[in-house]
Amino acid sequence: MDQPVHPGLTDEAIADRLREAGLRVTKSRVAVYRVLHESDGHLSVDEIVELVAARGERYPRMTVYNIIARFLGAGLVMQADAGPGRALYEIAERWHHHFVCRVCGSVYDVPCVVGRKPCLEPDASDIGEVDEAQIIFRGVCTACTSSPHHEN
Amino acid sequence: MDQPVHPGLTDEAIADRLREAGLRVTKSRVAVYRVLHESDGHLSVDEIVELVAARGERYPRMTVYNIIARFLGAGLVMQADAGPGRALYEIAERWHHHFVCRVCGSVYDVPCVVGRKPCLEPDASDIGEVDEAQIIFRGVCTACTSSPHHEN
DNA sequence: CGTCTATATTTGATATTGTCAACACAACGA
DNA sequence: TCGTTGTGTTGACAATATCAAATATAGACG
Repeated sequence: MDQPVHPGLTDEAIADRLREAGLRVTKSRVAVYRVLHESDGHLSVDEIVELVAARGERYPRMTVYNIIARFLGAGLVMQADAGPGRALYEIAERWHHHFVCRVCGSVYDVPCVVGRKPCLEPDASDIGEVDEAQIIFRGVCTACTSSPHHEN
Repeated sequence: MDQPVHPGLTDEAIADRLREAGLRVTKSRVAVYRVLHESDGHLSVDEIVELVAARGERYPRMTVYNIIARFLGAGLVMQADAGPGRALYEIAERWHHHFVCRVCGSVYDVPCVVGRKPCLEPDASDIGEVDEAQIIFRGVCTACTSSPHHEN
């Protein structure tokens, strides 16, 4: 598992991306960006804390919440809704949607045919200005269909 | 405000609906169904507890969670995701989606052109069997656009 | 290179949301 | 009416998110 899903970025490359987004460069921000980039998305705040800690840097949850809020504001990460009680975050690259398994809770990416926000326009445009449309598909994933008693 | 959004149902009418769904009829279930029916949806569990209490019946949150879980299983109510940290429930009538205002957090209904689940099929059907597709539209509602400093 | 200031991080407390287990109670059918 | 089985209740608990105040640091400027 030395080589995660995405190729690693040097600290400098991450720092450049932060600066491009108009953000100050700090060690904690670089660390959070790295784990978000290397894992293939769908990280909760606590998972970020743990992954960063596994690399030898420990930061309080509050710090990660602050960082995520900044990243969200700068458009660096997107917030994926996977149901109540948990917010998942991932690097904002291609716009896509999510499939959530009712049995094991796993989250899968579902490509968006449009690929950019807001990908869908609601019927009622008099409600307000829509800038994003996120779809949650629910059902049972193939893994859980084949082994009914499997849990996560 | 004596007459809420939907016309009131008698206890008997609600009891019949519960029995049709194969559920036992209890006072708490009737009370929960009533507030869900009379308010026009988008109720959190705590809001249900408060609305029921305002009518003179106090039930613990746990009871409402149990009831909601039963209602969900029986298909009486649908769970609407409006972002992390809060699950909203409403009587399952017409399938529809939701618009969430980024500023004030208000939730608006958005009609679904199809009107029934699952209304959308994902590109990747090899992930699993999709039984529902729920769309969250995000943006700024007209109320918040006109008065920027308004907070809910 | 060193100082300054706005910005970030840390800390601890607290709110919100949802879950677990064990016991008491009530609805429905016999 | 009685008994079985599903419900409601209770209290503790876990997970998630937020607030305020004190401290530390990044980046800019001299």
